[in-house]
Amino acid sequence: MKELIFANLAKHISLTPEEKLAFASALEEKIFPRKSILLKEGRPCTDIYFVCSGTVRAYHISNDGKESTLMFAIADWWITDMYCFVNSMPAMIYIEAVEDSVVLQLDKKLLDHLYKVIPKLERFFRILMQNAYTREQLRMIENLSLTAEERYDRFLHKYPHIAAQVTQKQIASYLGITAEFLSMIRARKAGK
Amino acid sequence: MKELIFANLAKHISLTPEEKLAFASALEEKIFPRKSILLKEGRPCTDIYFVCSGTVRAYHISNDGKESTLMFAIADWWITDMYCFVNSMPAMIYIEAVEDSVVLQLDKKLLDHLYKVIPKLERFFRILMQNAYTREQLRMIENLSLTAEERYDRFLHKYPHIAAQVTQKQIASYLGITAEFLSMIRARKAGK
DNA sequence: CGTCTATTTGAATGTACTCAAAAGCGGTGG
DNA sequence: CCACCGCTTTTGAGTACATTCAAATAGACG
Repeated sequence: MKELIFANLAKHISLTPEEKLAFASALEEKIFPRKSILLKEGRPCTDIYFVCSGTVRAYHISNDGKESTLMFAIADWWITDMYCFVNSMPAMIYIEAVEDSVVLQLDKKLLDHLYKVIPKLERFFRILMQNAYTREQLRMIENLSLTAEERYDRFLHKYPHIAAQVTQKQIASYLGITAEFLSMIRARKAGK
Repeated sequence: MKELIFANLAKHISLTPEEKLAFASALEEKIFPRKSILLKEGRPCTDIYFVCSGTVRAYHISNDGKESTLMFAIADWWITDMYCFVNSMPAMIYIEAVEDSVVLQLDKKLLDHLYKVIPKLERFFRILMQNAYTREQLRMIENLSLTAEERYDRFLHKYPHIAAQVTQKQIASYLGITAEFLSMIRARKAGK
């Protein structure tokens, strides 16, 4: 089950067998059934999650009850409430399993320790954060400059495997529109 | 002039005098007068910029000519087209000086070399990327869940020094609204 | 002083939302 | 296996938020 995460690490750094052992010992494997909650708003955000299988969704609920999906994660993706994780704060968002999912959970204190014993991990997470940042930046450009329909098209094109696993309502909340409006967009496209 | 950047580095790592020397030798100080361009769309994005003084703005121009401001940077901030910088690609965005600005420019090849001779820099940029990522994530939540007026209020509250230096048109393009609509929001608020 | 751009104002328009109701779909228990 | 329940998706009417276009005013710069 841990081959996937080592392959993920190997994309940017190479670890010795001892380092792999040290890293693996910090991981906790967990199974989350469909619709179960990995992280609840208000709870301490102590862990970062690596998805081995399944689909996971991070979302925020605003004062007026509106859901906004921040990201989806499928196999080989990392996910957490990064802001609250790095600042050891209570979570501002929810993370839920969209379908039955297996994740490897890594505690912040253990990670901070791992940074010391395996300095190469700084490089790994530097690149991981870099990618996360640039992904968000591209998404921001799209949100600022494209219409809802164009954003939907790009989402389908960029994340076909995610689109296949999540509901339209969840896609709508990722795009920043209502489920009703997404439905209208789809009807319009189908008519063409 | 380089005290500011060393103070910036010192927020997360401590460098020996030799390391400081090595780092400093990779920096190139440049003065950009108001309205001059640091980086042009289509040009290779070879450098990351640390702002010593002044105000700098990164923006994207979409197919239909609409400007979207991605970020502002004032003294003590880092800025570049991160996606194109890390992938050594032609820039997708423009970076311009909003007012006369002094920056320290750091070339990607030199930075990649510095990572090798000063591994601590991995940690520094890991934290820098982490902060950039979480900032974008918070902005995304706000863009998805708040009205234009609420976003404007938060912008003024969060970045008063930036708001004082840039035009309303530029703020509008950061918020994802037109200058006309921002003007209307301001008129409405003034009336209260 | 004149020019250029930013800002304001207003009217008409469009994009996306709200509310409501019906239809579809999946899961669960009898 | 079927019937029911709850949630998602669709559809439509009315509405609100934000844009476009145009024109007037105000500011900034050379």
